[in-house]
Amino acid sequence: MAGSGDERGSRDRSSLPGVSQHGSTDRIVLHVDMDCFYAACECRREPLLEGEPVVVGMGYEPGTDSGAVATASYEARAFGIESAQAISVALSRLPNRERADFENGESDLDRAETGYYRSVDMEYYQSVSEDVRAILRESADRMREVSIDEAYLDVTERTAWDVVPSGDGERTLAAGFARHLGERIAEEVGVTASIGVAPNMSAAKIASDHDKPDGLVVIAPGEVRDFFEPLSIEAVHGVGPVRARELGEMGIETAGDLAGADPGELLDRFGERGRELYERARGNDDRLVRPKGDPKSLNRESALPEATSDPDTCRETVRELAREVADRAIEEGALYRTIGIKVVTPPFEVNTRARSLSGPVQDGALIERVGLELLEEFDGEKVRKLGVRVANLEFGAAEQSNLGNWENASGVENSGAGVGTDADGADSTTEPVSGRPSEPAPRDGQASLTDFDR
DNA sequence: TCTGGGGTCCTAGGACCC
DNA sequence: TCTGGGGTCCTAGGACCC
Repeated sequence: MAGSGDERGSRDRSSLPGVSQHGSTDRIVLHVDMDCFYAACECRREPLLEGEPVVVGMGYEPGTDSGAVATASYEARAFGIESAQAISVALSRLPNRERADFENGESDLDRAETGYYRSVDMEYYQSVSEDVRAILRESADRMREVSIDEAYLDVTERTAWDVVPSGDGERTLAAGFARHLGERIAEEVGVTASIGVAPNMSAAKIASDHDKPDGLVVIAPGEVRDFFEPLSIEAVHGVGPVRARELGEMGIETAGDLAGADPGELLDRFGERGRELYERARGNDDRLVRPKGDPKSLNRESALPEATSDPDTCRETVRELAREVADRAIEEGALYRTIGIKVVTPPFEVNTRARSLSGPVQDGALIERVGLELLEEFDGEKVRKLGVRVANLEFGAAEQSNLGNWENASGVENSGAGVGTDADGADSTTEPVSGRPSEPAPRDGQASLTDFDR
């Protein structure tokens, strides 16, 4: 078990590494999952929306029927609204109340069967999320922010699994700790969370999913397998529609079935994932709660208003996406060694193409040029969606500007120097790299990317 | 479900190196 | 010239998650 030594050691400095002070090595992990977060944020901003059906759409322009549902409040879900649904479908099930009021005045539309539509406002949601995270950070020693509305906390050193009397029954100290955390979020930020408490991450996740919204579910150590037993296989993190079907073909329908399955067979069928799912279903999960670290790739994509084979539209879209990705990379302080595109053709075929460079760069003009070159392969094809992405990221430039790196940086000449690559010098830089970039081969006097000191 | 956008991880095959 | 195994890197696709 990785890290078991320091896991407990910090509780009492006098303890020997790896020696538990009280016989238990069970961690206490919280999974905090904000309820319908985008919709909750909209209600926070406009209290009028509280308790009403609210649909938040992405790519949605107020008054139109384009875009898709990002989040729907529980009141809206009761009308069959689901996330990822087309707004047009949502509107047919739940008409827009404000449009109805505006157009019909006293219409025959039943007001109770209409809802509010808002478009995604990430900046605002980020600010609310930040308020929540500030509270979470105060409450845990280690934390992993999974997304804008979800985080794992390791609170092993803040509370305990001990059972204490409470009201008409008893509860664990950890349950009280989590309840208090949930109350703080509700009172101080004005949105609600569902919280799962368990001895590991995957169980905590399942616990928080188990009772929404505003739920609190505790799975004590030793209860994990029993708790999982009856759950549908899809409740296990990592099982989506495809694997659920395949598992079903093997006669595995519940988490309990999975826990009792033949691990060899799972390994054959699903590779490493199979083993992982098996262990999760048995309640085994040694992953430590640790921060997420640097991103691995940055990507921007957008659906075209309608499928088209018009080269100008496609090229212009790629240019724009390339600029946006380049800006993101600058914001993040990321250099990239791979540039790629994604081309989705009807009905929904996803094609990706990528090219790696011989050294890390931060060069928007290059993203654009490589993107356009890769796009050429799809000349004449109908396209419904395009994406541009950079990967193989390095954050050397940012590190370099931080003093106090322990090594005195022989990597420096490598990390920062690609930054200034000018657009017109880029000609030789798009040579595909096959295998190791062993032969930079600056041809006819042109510098390759590995010539950093231009 | 006729499908939005931003990510992660895994796999498989091929190129290339030693 | 043939055979071989280990390892890394690259590209493309796929499943999954929020």
